[in-house]
Amino acid sequence: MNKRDNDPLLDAEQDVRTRLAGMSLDMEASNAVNNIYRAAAAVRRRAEGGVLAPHNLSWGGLTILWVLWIWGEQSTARLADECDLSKGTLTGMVGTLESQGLVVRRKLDSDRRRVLVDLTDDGSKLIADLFPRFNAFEAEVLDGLTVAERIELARLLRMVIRNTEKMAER
Amino acid sequence: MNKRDNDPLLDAEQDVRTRLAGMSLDMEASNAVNNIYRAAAAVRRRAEGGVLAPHNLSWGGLTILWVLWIWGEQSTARLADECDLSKGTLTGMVGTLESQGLVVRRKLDSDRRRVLVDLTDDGSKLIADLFPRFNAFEAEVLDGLTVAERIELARLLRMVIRNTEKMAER
DNA sequence: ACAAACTAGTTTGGTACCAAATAATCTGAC
DNA sequence: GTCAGATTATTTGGTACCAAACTAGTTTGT
Repeated sequence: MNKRDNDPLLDAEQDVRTRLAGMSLDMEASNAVNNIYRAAAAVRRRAEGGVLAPHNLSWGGLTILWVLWIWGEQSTARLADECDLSKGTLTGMVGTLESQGLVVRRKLDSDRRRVLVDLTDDGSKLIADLFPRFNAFEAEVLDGLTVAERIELARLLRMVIRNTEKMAER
Repeated sequence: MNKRDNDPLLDAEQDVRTRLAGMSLDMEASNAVNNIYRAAAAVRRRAEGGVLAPHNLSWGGLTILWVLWIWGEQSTARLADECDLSKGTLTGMVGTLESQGLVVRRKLDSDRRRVLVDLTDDGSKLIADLFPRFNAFEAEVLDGLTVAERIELARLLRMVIRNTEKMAER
């Protein structure tokens, strides 16, 4: 036996399965979660080293610009929530983007605790120009997957996200 | 029209689609990539705040212990490769694990540039005890997905990983 | 034999990221 | 009207992570 198929990733999964045989582990779960993490790290690295590099944008930075572009000016708290980042992280990253002249902070008079963040003209131009190119990168990342497979992938991952949120509620 | 279905994630995707209608973007790709990243971040946060927290282990730290457990003592370079981390990051994290008494470094006499990393007895005990619990967490993360869906998810993500590797080769 | 090229690991300098503590402001109960 | 508790953003202290520069050790070509 010991079939090899020229896919090192799959071979590695098989090696692990053999190594841990008889330990009553859920190998399908292990492989799936592993691949979620590896795929995310790989895609992020490739984006930051490629399409985002000329603009000195991190993945998180792009996400912030994108959310502001789609939904407009909003508070730090909501922005953090939309971008799936902690408030503290967001404060720092908005600072970075502000120093790059891509976003502005605005203090609210009606509630002086609150701060609204919005795109500057430069930020607006950048995201409008960059997002289509970023999207082309995303499409390249999914090269070889049919539309149905892309939709299925997104659906399965939504289930994963929902499960982790459920775990937090307890 | 304007059907809502009690899934905020899906609603958000729909909002974006409406917002960007007519821009000739690949929304299936965008949603899929977005969800890869969000799922990975969510799973990681939940693991580090849950099953890994009592042991002060990061996701990367667990990965290192796991690789050493499965494949045994190995060089820094190979370990970095297996764990999908840069050599520099690995140096730091092996340092952390070493200070926790979970791994040891060993200098090779036959080639004095090389350093092998291996589990200590404590490290070995920890990963043998922890991995089944970590695996239970992984299974919980995939709750509601059939075995076929888990396998499909892993397969689609392997394609994504392979695509990003292809992009690097150019 | 020995300099040039190469290799393995570490260090450096920087951002991103989190949780928890803090500062500033607002609200409601009295 | 005031003050105790809630709420918003920021600061703090720490790890993780990367790319690029660096250090020490090894191989190769002549």
